[in-house]
Amino acid sequence: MTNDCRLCPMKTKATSMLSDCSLDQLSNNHLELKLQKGDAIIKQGTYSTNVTFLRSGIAKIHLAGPYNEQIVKIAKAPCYLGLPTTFGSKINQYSVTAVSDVEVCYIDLTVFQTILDENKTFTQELIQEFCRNELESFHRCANRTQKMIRGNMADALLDFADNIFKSDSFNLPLSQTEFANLVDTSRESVSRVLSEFEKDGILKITGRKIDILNKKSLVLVSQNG
Amino acid sequence: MTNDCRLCPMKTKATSMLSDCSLDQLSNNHLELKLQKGDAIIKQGTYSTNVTFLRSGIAKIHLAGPYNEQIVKIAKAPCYLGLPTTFGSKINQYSVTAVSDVEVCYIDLTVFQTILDENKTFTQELIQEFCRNELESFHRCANRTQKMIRGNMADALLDFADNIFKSDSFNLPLSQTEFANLVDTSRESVSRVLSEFEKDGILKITGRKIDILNKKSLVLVSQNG
DNA sequence: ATTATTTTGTGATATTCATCACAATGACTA
DNA sequence: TAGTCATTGTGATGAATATCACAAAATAAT
Repeated sequence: MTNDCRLCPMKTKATSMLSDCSLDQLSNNHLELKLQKGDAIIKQGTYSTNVTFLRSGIAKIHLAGPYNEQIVKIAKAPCYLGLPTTFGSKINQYSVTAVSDVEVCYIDLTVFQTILDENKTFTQELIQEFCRNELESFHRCANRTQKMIRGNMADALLDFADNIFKSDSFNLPLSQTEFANLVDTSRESVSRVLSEFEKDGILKITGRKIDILNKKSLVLVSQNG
Repeated sequence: MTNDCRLCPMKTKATSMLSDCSLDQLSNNHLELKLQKGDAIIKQGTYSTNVTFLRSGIAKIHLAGPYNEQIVKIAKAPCYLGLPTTFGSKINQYSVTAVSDVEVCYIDLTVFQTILDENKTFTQELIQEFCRNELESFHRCANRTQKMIRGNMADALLDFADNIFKSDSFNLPLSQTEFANLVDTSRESVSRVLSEFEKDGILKITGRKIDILNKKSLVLVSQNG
């Protein structure tokens, strides 16, 4: 695999704004790794000295809540991971774990900072990303706390279909326990509701393979429970 | 009241980094207003063309959840309001409403953007603020969804005491209905739990005046319910 | 292949809270 | 001053869902 960021096929919108010169700097100061499903990419509580770029694959962002592990959201390449920690804190405030095989680049923080300083558009893109994330997290939090289980599960399934996999047929990359931590319920409830969805003809479930058979119903459930 | 930002006693850390020149620019391009408790500062769904600076007072940041109004958090001067919307969206994704009498400055967005472009440290401060907010909102969301009513109410009361008023005796600037929207419960539950806290000798409640009598207990409730 | 170990399905029970209902108080208004 | 309207206190009831308890599959390990 090439180590040249100019040739990286996974450039984000933000990165694609960079000059060749900046990209050279990136290339020379990063470490590229392949990790397996289940491997930790970032660990809550440890020191953060890098910016992490998720080159390919899917990861879960999660943290230790007061009682249970909480999966905040699912991240899909290409994207940066752990940026909030990088600028807002020294130690990682959350963990990121691969839920599929992934490729990641660890970029030296000072190099990243330098590039940021020298590229207004890159900075602007990044600020916009932060802002969108914050807005998104407000809405997500309101949904999670107000909707009931069926609504939240429908939301999560639609997110996988529409945003993560862009297909109504996909392999759920989470166990039911993890899924429960994503939608704030118990593992048992996840199992029960999935069965219900199947019985209602909304889903076809084969192991962890999910086919959305009746998307309109699923959207209705998302809206009304 | 002076309209000169150089003399504004409420400058944020970020703003204090600006050169006099930049501050002049600010001074000449903003609108200063006094608003009353209950007045809208930013309205969800409307177009956003300004950056808003909360000069003095307290405001609630809230949005329409799927079923109820959700108060995301309480903001206290000095701070910027609506920045995420400014950069991440064109229309306001949430509302901000004064919960005490407030003074606000509406700053023209393009001027703000220009100043931002010309001041690296200002930009960095802002990015750090975004990041801290995002981390904070992750944790807040995990707490809200996992803790039970008593724990969440204790958290909110401690937030008022420690961060907003910096005193264990304060006037709650919210009705019980609003308080319920802040901690994700029903108004009735808020009433009941407040009574419980009073009966347990944790609080003294006189109308909306709250005295925290036994902070250790309150912290314990926050941790264990 | 044969154990372990993790993951999943499903019933019975218990708990937390929301909702409904209505009285009481307080605040603003005509 | 009375009268409307918003806020608060408190009981009774019901709904949603967590928890407990196993059994059954499915995966991984030896």
